Amino acid sequence: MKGERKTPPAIKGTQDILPPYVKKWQKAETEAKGLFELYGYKEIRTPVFEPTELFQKGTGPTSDIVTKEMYTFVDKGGRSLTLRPEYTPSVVRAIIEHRLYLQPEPLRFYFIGPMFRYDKPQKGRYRQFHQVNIEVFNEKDSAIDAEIVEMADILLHKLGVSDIEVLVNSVGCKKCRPSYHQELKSKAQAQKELLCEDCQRKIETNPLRIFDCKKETCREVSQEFPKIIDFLCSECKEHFEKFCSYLDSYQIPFRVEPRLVRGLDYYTKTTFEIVSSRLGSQDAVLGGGRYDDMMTEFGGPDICGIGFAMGMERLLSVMPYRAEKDQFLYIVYLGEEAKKEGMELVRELRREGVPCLIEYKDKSLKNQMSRANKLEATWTLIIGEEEVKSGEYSLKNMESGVQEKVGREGIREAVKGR
RNA sequence: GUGAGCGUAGCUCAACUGGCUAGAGCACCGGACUGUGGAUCCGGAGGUUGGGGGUUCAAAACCCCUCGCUCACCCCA
Repeated sequence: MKGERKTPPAIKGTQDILPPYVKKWQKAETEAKGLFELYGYKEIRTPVFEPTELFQKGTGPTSDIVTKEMYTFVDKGGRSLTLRPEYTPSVVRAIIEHRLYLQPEPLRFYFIGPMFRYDKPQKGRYRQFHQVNIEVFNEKDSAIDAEIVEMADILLHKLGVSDIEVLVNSVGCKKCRPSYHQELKSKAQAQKELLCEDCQRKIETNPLRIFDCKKETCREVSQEFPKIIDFLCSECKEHFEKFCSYLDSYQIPFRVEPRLVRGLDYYTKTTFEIVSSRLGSQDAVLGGGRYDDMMTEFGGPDICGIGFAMGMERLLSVMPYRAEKDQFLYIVYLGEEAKKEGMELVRELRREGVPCLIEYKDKSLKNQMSRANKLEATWTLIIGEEEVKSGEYSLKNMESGVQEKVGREGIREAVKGR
């Protein structure tokens, strides 16, 4: 690799998205945007970097993201800034900053953009990755929880993603979680010897995460542990039951997964994931939940929130896609006079919205035709001396090989008739 | 951050147990064919074998270091 010595390569965990593949991104983005707009969501765009403090507070000072995965740097003014590792705190900040909560509720936003986490890359996990996010603020009713899951489900089906499963859970709230934690801790403590080293540590730091362990023995032991579902306060319990019943009425298959403990500490009540068996170890295409307390923790009004994030790279890796060929006209010519006529014509056609290209190398006609073929032109328009004189061009359909003489009007008809 | 596997031409891969000038297919460029693409034939270009060091008469191969990729752990989209 001669170039690699001179040119610094793309940095670890980032990637170039090259032209043929960009089409697939565009398809997914367009479908997502279209669907979100249909559900009343408005696009919002926030800066890629924010004060470090925003994520420390919003994402949680003890979370892995904040403690070891942030791209944090000091700018020339001495401020500590961080490339956003997730997007929810930014929206919450924007809502408070612009008093968006004074607008008619509920507020629905969507957003598409890059996120940054200093993680070790592997399948479905990159240092710069892209998320499609949606958030709804100021809607307590669990019907919105169901609507969001339904929208996500529809989106994935529209994009042809199969082999997916909807997982849901409730992680309770400030009122009911502490007592559950207590109970879980003491039960785990009692069986401590049976758990792996990691899980023994988790008993103190974050007992919920024991459910996540992939070791067979830990899974067996944790089966017997109390489930948060059984400890929900009446409000959370009702919320969750209604949520499930709404999903039923939407006829969306789902599985209650008590082990579903999302890694971000701010979640309350509903959490959910949509996983695909066709992904690797990182199998969540999309994940989210409710965060009823974040706004007040930022000093804003008491407004609840709920949303999900979908990983674009993960989505695209399980999304089927067949690129369609671009249709365009390729103009070839013989001689300077014909070239000028071609240049004029190509300009005219482009102004009318006809995609076309003109060859600039004055080589043999054969050579130019060969180029048109390699570029996969739909039609080739030949301008030679004869054509200049008569004003009738030779239009060749490159697939069928059929060639006909056409005037300027004839070009438009042929090209638009497709 | 921890662990494992892998780095040979743009791509897919060869090169025995350490032994000739590191090869082939596809792709690319040109010619056969200067007013007609795709097929065929002929030719050309393209490599410090990821990088550095070591062992050896001799290294793509063996050893050490390093970088990168891949997968898994942790965690997450």
